[in-house]
Amino acid sequence: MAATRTRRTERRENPLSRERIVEAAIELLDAAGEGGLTFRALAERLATGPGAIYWHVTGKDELLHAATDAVVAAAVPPAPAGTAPRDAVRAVALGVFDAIDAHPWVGAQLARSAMDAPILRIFERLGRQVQALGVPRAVRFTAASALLNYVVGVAGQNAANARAVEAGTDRTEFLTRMAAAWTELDPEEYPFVREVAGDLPHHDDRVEFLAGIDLILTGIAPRERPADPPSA
Amino acid sequence: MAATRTRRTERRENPLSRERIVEAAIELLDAAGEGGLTFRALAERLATGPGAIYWHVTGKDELLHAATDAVVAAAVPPAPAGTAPRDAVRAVALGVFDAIDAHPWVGAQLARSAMDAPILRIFERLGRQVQALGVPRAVRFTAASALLNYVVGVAGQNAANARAVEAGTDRTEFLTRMAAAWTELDPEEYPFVREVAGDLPHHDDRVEFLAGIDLILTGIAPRERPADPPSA
DNA sequence: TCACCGTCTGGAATACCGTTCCATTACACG
DNA sequence: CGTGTAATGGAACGGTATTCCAGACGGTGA
Repeated sequence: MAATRTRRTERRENPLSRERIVEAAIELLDAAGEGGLTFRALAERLATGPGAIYWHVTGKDELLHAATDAVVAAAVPPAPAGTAPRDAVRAVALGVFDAIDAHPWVGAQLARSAMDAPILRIFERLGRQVQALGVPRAVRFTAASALLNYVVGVAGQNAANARAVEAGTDRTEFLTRMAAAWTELDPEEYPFVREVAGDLPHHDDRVEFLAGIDLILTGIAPRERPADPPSA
Repeated sequence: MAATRTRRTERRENPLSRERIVEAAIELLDAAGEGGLTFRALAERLATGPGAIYWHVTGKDELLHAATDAVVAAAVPPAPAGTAPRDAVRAVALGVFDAIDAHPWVGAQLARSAMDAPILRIFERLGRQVQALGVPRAVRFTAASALLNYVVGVAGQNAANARAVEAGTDRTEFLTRMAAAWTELDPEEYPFVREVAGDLPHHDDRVEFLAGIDLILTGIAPRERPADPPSA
């Protein structure tokens, strides 16, 4: 395979390519939700048949994987040098959070994917900052995993919530109705849920998410601590 | 076809019921994994047709929901009185963890479900112990949510791992291969992942999970007060 | 005792999905 | 200029959830 020769002659005006397919898949997912990605719909949008897509992509799994990776890669840019580790962790987490907010299907995908490319990306960013926090080598994996698991947990929850709200129109109305349902639970069995039901309608998912991150950060390194261990 | 008279007098002996259907669904899911639950397979196992099942259950969603709820309810029993809050939180979390270990599909389901019955069950148990820890009313929701999100995050990860290992036979062999793949990543882009790759093969998911719980617990209510406590 | 009717059954039919197959194109190269 | 091949796209194939409907069972009133 000699390189650089293949000058894309316009066989079609818009030649099919993996990149273009992934792009169309993302648009489809954004527009119609998780169930909106269909090889037939994708073929129609690309003005082709389903068979042609399979020449560029092995199947739906890879396509979803690639779409998720594209969004995550754009959402988690390299941390700017000179940022405090805590702030850098918050920045990474918020990047993922906002990406999921914009593309709920990414949340569902992250929550159900193993340690593959998109998740590894997040894990790496979080882990670097854990290291910068001065966490000893032996527990870095644990600390970074805790952060990662929390983030993907929220990812799944947000995706599920987005799916649930899709039916109801308004978000606060949805939360109010859910709070009402919570207060109607059995007081014997669900005292706590009933107690916090009132917090539901007016709580901000984003700050709640950040508060959870800070909780874990506090557990990892109780207070601001120099990056260098004092044993030098 | 067969003797028309003694056709299906079993109607009384083995009457179809929601309970029996859910039970069969759980067996099917345990045996054949997440994709093993099929209305056809279910009908065959129950010696009936797909149509009959729909008389007792509205659809697959409700069936999966009911199956998950049954497993979670059995896995998270009421905490025995007199347990220290921290230990009670660990017990709840471990209950969920072990249930997912035994039924990986539950993990996938929890990770993608919103605040419905199964999740609420876990949230309630965690929240009660958060309250018992002496966490102020205003931040109880946040603390309990952090624990919950972490737990469901791990749930999703474990389900994904179980799915991935299904192909390869051995678990440690799988982890070793993954660690090898990690060390072959670009050193510029993945320094942290490469660094911790060695921890992968011999790490215990269960203790790692508990360590994460303890991290969050420390963030929620530090056990020993640090030397400088300028908390307002 | 018998006709009846609501509960419950199960097999066939529908609509849609991912995927595969394959005849056909249109260009790059000999 | 002919031809091999990368690329295409439409038509199947086998699977899925779900719906439909023709019945069978079993209690009930006459």
